[in-house]
Amino acid sequence: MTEPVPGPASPRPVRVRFAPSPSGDLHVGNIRTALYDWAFARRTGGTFVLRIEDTDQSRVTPEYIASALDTLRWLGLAWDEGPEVGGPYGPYLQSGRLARYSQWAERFLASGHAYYCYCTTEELAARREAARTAGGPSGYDGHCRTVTAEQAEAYRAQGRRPVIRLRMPDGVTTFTDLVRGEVSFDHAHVPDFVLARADGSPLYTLAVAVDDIEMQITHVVRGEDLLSSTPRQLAVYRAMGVAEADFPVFAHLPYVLGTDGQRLSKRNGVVSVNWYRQEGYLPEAICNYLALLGWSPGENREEFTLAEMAAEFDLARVNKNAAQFDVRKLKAINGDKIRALAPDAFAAHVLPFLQRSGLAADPPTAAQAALTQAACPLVQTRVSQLTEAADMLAFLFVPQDEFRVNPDDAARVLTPDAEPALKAAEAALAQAEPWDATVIEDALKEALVDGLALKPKVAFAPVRVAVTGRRVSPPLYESIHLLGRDLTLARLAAALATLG
RNA sequence: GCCCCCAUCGUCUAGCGGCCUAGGACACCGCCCUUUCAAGGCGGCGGCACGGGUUCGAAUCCCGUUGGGGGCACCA
Repeated sequence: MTEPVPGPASPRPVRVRFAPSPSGDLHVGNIRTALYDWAFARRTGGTFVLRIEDTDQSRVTPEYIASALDTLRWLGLAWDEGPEVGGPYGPYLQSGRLARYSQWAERFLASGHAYYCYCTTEELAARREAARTAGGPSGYDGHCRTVTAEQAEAYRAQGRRPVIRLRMPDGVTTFTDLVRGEVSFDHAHVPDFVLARADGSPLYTLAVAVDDIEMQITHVVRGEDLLSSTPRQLAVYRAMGVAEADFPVFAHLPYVLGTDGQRLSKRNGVVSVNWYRQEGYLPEAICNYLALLGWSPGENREEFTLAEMAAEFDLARVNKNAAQFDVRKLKAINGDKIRALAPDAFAAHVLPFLQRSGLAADPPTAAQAALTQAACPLVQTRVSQLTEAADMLAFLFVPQDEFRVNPDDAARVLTPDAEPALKAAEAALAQAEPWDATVIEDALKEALVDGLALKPKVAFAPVRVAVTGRRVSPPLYESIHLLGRDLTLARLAAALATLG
């Protein structure tokens, strides 16, 4: 066990938050951030806070929030404070904290840190366009910074509803990002941004800053997309009167990109972690793979558990450059994690997939449970997704009248040439005693390899296709053993019948 | 347009001035094992974006170029 490292710029106990805005399934980029937040909290002996940013209630629904919590729990990223578990700084849904944001906005107005802006969207767009063509910064131009009481009155008389903007002071914001090092932004490029909409509802820039301070967050570890909004947050902290020493430290994580090098999008189904869950990926594989997208423990080590990551994670080792998500490597790691599972655990993971395919009842019958236990070890080294295991074992679970041989494999292997082999197998298996894999092996080898003088490769192919329905299957003798004599003979007979 | 960030095999990465003839993993190819497919073992292919510096010495430090990404919202 490694000694915890204290937060570099903060002697306070570490408090890290993951603050998603779930407007859909959590995607792999969100999860990578959550994973790093979690690991950093664990490594430092700190507190992992989950906060839901749902100020935009039209996009963030209760269903999505519930789904996000479920996904995080499934992955093993338990939070110390947040929805459902509570904590001393709640509520942990921003929708429950609205009054705080408007209170702060009012105070900023009173102190002069903020002002009402009466510009319309059209006016803003026109001036922005003009500024851009003039070659300068195109953010808000400070038009309403100095409106007089009379002008304000006139605007209101026109029916204009003002937004509240923060008065960004002149100067430069410089901060030390734990991933990127020192970063500077000239305020000429940080416009007076909107804190609250015309209807009074808060914007992200206000809510996130208020919450991070009020929840005593010491480390903000989040996506790189928020890097350039950091000066705004710092400006809000200052307006709140927070001492610099009490500011959170920032760490901006590089992007997770799609295979095309483009940014991952929530609208893309394959980026949804729930999709990978349904496709038979293990949570430990997803976490391990995602961890590698921007971090590694060093020494060429690539496979580790969540517990190991919790003990070794270090923000200083996080890469600055974006990484592409490659499902092939995820799948390879998933295969490794599957093989690392104890046989019982593997069977328990496969069962739901058999049930989903209608191959086993829920709960399974005693026979199905026993068959699952016995059959899963046959495929554990042959699959890299749980869905593949269910597919590969289907022939053992499907009723005889629903059993179908794969047409392509049948065309290639179940030709008239196969008749002698199938007949010999039928005869041999009818008498094999006792019914176990070794006896079956001996019987088949004797009948086909010795008796018919066939090469094992050509001898067993038709038997395999007839019995399992495919040219690719679990080991043949064990498969036949588990299928049972009656069903095996029925399938051989059925295959013989199709030969014509 | 302006500002910010980034840059090692196809992809993820190790590397933090000499240990680099740049290492590992995934993918791909070949061989071995083998009743199929896997797994496993062995081997192969393949990279420091480019140009200047600094230095006895640069993948590592500096500058520029190019390329990629992000921001400049009454989104987060």
